[in-house]
Amino acid sequence: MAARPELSAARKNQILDAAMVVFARSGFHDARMDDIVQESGLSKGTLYWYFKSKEEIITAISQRLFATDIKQVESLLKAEGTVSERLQQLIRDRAQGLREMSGMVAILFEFYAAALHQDGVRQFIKTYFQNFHELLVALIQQGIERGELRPVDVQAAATALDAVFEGLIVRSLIDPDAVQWASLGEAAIRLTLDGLKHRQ
Amino acid sequence: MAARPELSAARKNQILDAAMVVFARSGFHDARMDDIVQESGLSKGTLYWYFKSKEEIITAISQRLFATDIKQVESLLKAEGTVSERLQQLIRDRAQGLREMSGMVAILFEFYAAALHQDGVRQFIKTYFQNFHELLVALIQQGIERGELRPVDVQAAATALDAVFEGLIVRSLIDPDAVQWASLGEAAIRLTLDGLKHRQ
Amino acid sequence: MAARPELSAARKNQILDAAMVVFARSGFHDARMDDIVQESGLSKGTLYWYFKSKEEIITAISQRLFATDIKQVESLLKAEGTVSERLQQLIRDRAQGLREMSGMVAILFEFYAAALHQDGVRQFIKTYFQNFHELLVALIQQGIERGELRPVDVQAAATALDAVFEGLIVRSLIDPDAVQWASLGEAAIRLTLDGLKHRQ
Amino acid sequence: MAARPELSAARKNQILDAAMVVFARSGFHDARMDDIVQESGLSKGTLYWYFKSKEEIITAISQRLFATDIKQVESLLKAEGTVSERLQQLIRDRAQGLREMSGMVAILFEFYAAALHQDGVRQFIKTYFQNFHELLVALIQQGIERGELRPVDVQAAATALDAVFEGLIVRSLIDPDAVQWASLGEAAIRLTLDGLKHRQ
DNA sequence: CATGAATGAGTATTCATTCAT
DNA sequence: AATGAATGAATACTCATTCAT
Repeated sequence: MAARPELSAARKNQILDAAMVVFARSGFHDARMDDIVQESGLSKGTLYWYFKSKEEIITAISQRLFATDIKQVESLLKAEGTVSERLQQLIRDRAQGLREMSGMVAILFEFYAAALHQDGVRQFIKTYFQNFHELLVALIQQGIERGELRPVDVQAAATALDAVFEGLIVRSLIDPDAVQWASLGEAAIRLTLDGLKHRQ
Repeated sequence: MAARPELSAARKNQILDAAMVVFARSGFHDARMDDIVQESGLSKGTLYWYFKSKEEIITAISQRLFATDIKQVESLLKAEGTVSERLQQLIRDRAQGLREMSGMVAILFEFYAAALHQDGVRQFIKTYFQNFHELLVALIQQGIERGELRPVDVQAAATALDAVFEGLIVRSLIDPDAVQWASLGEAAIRLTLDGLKHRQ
Repeated sequence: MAARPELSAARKNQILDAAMVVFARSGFHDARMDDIVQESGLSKGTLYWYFKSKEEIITAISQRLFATDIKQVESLLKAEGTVSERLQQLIRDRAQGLREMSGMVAILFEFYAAALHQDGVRQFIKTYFQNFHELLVALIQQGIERGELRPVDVQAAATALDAVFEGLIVRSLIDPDAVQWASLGEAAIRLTLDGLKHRQ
Repeated sequence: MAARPELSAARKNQILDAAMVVFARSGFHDARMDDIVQESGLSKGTLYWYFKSKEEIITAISQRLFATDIKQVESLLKAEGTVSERLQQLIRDRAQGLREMSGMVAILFEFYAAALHQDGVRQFIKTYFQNFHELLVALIQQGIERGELRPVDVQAAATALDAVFEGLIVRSLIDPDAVQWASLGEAAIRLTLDGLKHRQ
């Protein structure tokens, strides 16, 4: 299709970058296409040349935002250290990712809400959740095999860890003071991990 | 103010009921006032007689939706049985509440997203979270005092339980198959509770 | 639906009148909805309250424009005079109707063109043609029965008269000088009628 | 101008062929330049290299479509057979031409409508009508001189024949079932011709 | 000659809100 | 209190045309 694929990809990213800034500032429906046009420095025609609707831009951003880094999965499974340590590292990495997304986190709910109406968006989020969940399953499985963790229901344990993390994001967005990631947040997760360890 | 206060309240509820149905179906943005008018069976003028804007309807719904039943708090604290049993009962009740809301759960994200823009909405949700959190704190505290639970960080433990529950809701909305409340969901919560118990 | 049907009908006519003026001036697609709004003296919202699209306005106008006056049919069949005289009178009336439509005639082709894409428009025009054709058939039939006309193929004769008239409109629109209705036009029609008369 | 004139002409025809297909399908207004680009298999730049606007394409098509074959005129005037026979042959040829245009006939109305706004288009159609009319005039004149036809008003007679044919096209486009060219159509024309013959 | 990315003025349509009755 | 007609600012999207390569 595109004569110059790199340029085409660059333009798309240029538009998505601008859109993310605008969406973070105004939310999905208060953001006007003209705002994205202005922020991107391109023309309206160009914007529509690359994306045929506002919805398509939202879907594309959700794809980029929830693209899972599969590499991370494999490396963590083979990394050194106890499973518990690596789980905590994973959580810390993810929290760091959230911090880097900065303003974007604010529109996380917009994506969640959009997912209920736009199948494309739902798929990307769903896949993201599933990948993260599978990583947790594998890690916990490893911990059990190594005798580091109790022989709990692996699926349930992964779901619990999963949920704690997601739930903390929800609460911190609604009530930022309630969750100090560095203290209360990590403590909550550690506590959940503790429950998986052997009692003695 | 109103000549017939009960009628007035009835009309308001009639409107809010209709609005919830429409919002759950279409989301806040795509829902038109005319949709609510039609769903309610009232006229547009009447709708605006009771609520002066769309935003006010959203706020009113969030108030109704997140109104905490304080009674439940006190009764649970004084109820019989182990703390663990009562916590599980609390979770079961809340899950039941969600089930009763059925299709309405879908608008949860809309409210979370709206909370970032509308202070009224945020306040109701925040208070809801805080009340629930405080109840958990009190219960866990009781468990520790009775020697039933380990002397963990009460705030962190409550936050963890809190978060698990909220996280499960998020996941179940995006990927309904991933969380079977009756099995995996409850297992995840039980596991988290287990972590709080004495090891022996 | 409408609380005040007369008012509703009045408003619709007000809009259609304005639309006809604008369409005659600019043609269908050069006419902007704003032009119709301005010409009508109403607001844009009101215009869309009564017609949900530009296309619907076009269809409504075509309905009004091609509404056949059935009364005329019956009266002509029972009127006095020779069939030939009455046919010529019919033609004269119709030509007069065209003159009264004045500017509207210019957009006749727009309707014909629209008919190929909008079924509503096509139906109204088709019905108009059919009604006119049936009247001609009845008149010619009468002429034959009275021995005034030759026993020709009635359908073919009506079609011929029909077509002459329609063809004259086409030519006069493209080349106004070519068809002087009062002279050449009527002469052409008289000639066609002559062909139906008895030779001797 | 062009390095290879034949190629240039070929490209132009390629574009005009594509444009006719698109115009017949969608009408002038709904047809987009991109549609013509796609149908032609060329690029947009190339299309604009040969025609500098959509209007110019429309005008060029009308020129091609309404170009009269002057040869036909002369040959028919010198051909053998009665005038009546030759007239009927002319009509049959023209009807055959229409059949060959098949789906293209639909754009006739678009051109008629366009003629009211674009002088270029009007001229081509007008000339076409005039040429055809003059041929009819000459033929009828010949018929009268040879004593084959009555000494009718030649202009009026030609106009009548002209109009019948044009009118039949109009009706057949709006209501294809109403005009079966092979039967009703030709009958109508024959009837008109009959009217020109001597009574005896 | 050919390409297709880039432009931006132009426009139909929507929908929250108001208000005369 | 109730009705539904009226309002108009706001906005996503289109598409003929241009131009750098």
